[in-house]
Amino acid sequence: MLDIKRIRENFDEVAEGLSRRGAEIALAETARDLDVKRRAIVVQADELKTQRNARSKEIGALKKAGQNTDAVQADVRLIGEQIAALDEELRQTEEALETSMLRIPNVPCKTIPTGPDATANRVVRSWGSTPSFTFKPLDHIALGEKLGLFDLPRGVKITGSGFPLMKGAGSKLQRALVQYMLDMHTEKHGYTELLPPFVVNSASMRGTGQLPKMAEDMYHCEIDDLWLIPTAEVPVTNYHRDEILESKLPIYLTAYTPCFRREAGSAGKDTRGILRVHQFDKVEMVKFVEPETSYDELESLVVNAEAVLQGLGLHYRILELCSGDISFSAAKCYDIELWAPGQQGWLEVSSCSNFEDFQARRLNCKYRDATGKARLVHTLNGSGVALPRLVIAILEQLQQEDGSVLLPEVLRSYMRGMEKLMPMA
RNA sequence: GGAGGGGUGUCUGAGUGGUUUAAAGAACCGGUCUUGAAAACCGGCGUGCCGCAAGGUACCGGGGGUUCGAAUCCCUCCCCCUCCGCCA
Repeated sequence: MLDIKRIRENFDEVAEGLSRRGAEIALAETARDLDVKRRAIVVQADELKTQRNARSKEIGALKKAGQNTDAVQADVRLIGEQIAALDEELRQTEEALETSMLRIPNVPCKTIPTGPDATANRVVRSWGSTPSFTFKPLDHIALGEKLGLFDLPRGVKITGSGFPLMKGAGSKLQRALVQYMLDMHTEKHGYTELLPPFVVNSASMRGTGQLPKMAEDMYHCEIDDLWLIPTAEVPVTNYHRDEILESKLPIYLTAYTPCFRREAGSAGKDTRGILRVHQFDKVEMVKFVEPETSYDELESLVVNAEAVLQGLGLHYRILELCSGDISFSAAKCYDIELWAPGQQGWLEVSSCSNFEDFQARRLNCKYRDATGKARLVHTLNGSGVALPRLVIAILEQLQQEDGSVLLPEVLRSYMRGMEKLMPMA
């Protein structure tokens, strides 16, 4: 959520930012008008409340003195009725204001490229090189079948399409990757590991912005009004919801969780294999930082995610997303994409974003600055990284002519010494 | 799931309808004193909203109600504790 004061005082700047995104300026205009109305009502209601408080005290004093209070009581009753009417009007105005504020996306950072969609994203850097093969590389589905890493038809039988079932060395590889990433972030990058609930309440979903907009894309348990998390960002960021942080910033948290996404619109393209699924595993990184440092923190967040891929020796590139392609809450975002030789394309495995105070405002998460004043923190998060596509890239980039897949050095201890994934006999 | 007891500021804790603008203590911050520290004393010490400010207003787990007036009474939900039931 944006700061209403920013809309009130710097409307043109907000409007320009929204138009760079392709968002409607009308939303901000509505908010601006409702804010004017709201403040007028507050002034009026507060004045009446001052009167009521004063006159109510008179009644107390009169009663103590044993005097009749009928006249004053009638007055106060009248004031009370006026207040009730104003409060109701205020409630409606605030509700309308809240509704429009929740629909306004974040203002993009000034420095990011302007453009309508992914075509305007900028490649910032790449690492490694495109592997060349003396044979025709297979895609991950063929490799997974030959190596016996997953059994997708049985996942369909047990649950439905998009619920992959990993098996044997495939499930072990997932487990190894989770361990490898968590160990790296906790031991080398200074993150504290959490193992949070995978199911959260509606307040948490609102805190990070999934509700109200994304309700249709999430799994909901109606009887308890609880939601399956679409990303660890939700429980981990809500860790500090409704708090004034007394500990020193920055705070770095990381967590492994499964992620559940209904993604109603995904039928058709990319539905084969484990590229786009309803349940997948991910290691997430979340930062709570001082506003002045958040853009530096974004750079180091990306570097933390890159270290995972560099350790595995995988070819990747970093994109700086343009104004039209960043997510609703983000002010700036880098995507990390892995090269997938089997499909001759780039796969997004991480999205690292600075939300500035956009998330912290709904989250009600503050810290104390040097003067002791409570200020909103800046929040960031990034995948570090998402697993199915990482597995795809490992299989496709590291496949050998004999049909095996050479495991990166760093994974071997986690795989109990295994060096290669071998085809089934 | 059932029965009972609770939820007040950073913490402890008073407050069961009317100067409560929430007592008191502790912690914390600043000051005095001191060579320095401790102690003592003085002052400060929640969050939001409106306002240039002075100030006003709201908040005692959340929501609703009764009343001229609610931390206080009623309803409801959430959470914590104790006991019982169930259980990986």
